[in-house]
Amino acid sequence: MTKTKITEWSGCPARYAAGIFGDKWCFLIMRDVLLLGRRTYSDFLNSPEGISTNILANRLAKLEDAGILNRKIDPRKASRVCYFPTRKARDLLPTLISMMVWSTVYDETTEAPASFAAAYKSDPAETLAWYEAEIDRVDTEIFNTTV
Amino acid sequence: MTKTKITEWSGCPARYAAGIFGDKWCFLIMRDVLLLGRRTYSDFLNSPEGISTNILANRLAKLEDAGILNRKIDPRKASRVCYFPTRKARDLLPTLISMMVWSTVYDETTEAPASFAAAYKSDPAETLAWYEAEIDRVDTEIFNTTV
DNA sequence: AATTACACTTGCATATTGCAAGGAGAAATT
DNA sequence: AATTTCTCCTTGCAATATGCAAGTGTAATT
Repeated sequence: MTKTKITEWSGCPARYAAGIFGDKWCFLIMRDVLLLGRRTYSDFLNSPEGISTNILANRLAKLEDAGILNRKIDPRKASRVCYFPTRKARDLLPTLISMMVWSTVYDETTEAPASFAAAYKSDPAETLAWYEAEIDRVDTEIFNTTV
Repeated sequence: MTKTKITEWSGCPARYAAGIFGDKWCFLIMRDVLLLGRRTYSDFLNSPEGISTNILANRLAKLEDAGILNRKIDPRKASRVCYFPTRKARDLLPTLISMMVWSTVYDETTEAPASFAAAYKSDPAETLAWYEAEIDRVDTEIFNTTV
């Protein structure tokens, strides 16, 4: 009986997701973009977790290749770059939020208010819509600024 | 202005979750336990992704320390060990499932049927209950076997 | 023209991983 | 009783990935 070893990270849906979530830094960049409104290289770099510059550049390229982030010149300042979440990225919101609900239950040192999990449970769609609107707000705010 | 660097992986709910999900191997072990009914060391070892023995031992210990897996002697064979999911682990099911739904949408080589995502969207609670029941079934099957 | 801001890249020491081999304890086989 | 097998790791070592500090190139600012 030969044991086949998998090298392609697609096929199995959990394995495919592990390609993004199974990396600490990709994971935190997704949090920054989807939940915290961060968009630029320096935004990510200044996150309190302290990602180093080579890893950040590497992960941003990886996420762009995966069709999750969209790299664009910042209209507010042409020497700066913004990374915008695609639809594929936005569709990760339910996953991220459900993960956060879990964390608020099991991390006794959580900084998130208990109301967060409660609000999500009572009306998941509304919570989701709120985050989507926030993403829109941040993105249009950047593009409505005249140079 | 001093930049504080975070070393503790709790506090922020996304960061806390990254402690489990932000590792490819922990992630896949959770899939094995929660969705594929795998419970023993050799089950995990024989997963097609091909985890090596040192990493497997390391991650099992990590997940046990985190209160996610429960290590017990296999009643079917006393020389063997089973790793059972705790309630904390089971509560990750919604997250895992929502991740799989995302993957079935965006991985064009997915092996999962399209009906999976549809079924989940039409009745999430039922899908969830089905997986919970499966976990119960596997666990009681192990414990109802007389040596 | 010189300085600053920004997004990287490079080099190197350190940490983590992957792979193959080994080992210890219990059970099954001879 | 001795040997083999099964199971769960541990160890050693090479390969890879990461963290950190410094440097590079381009665009804005002064």
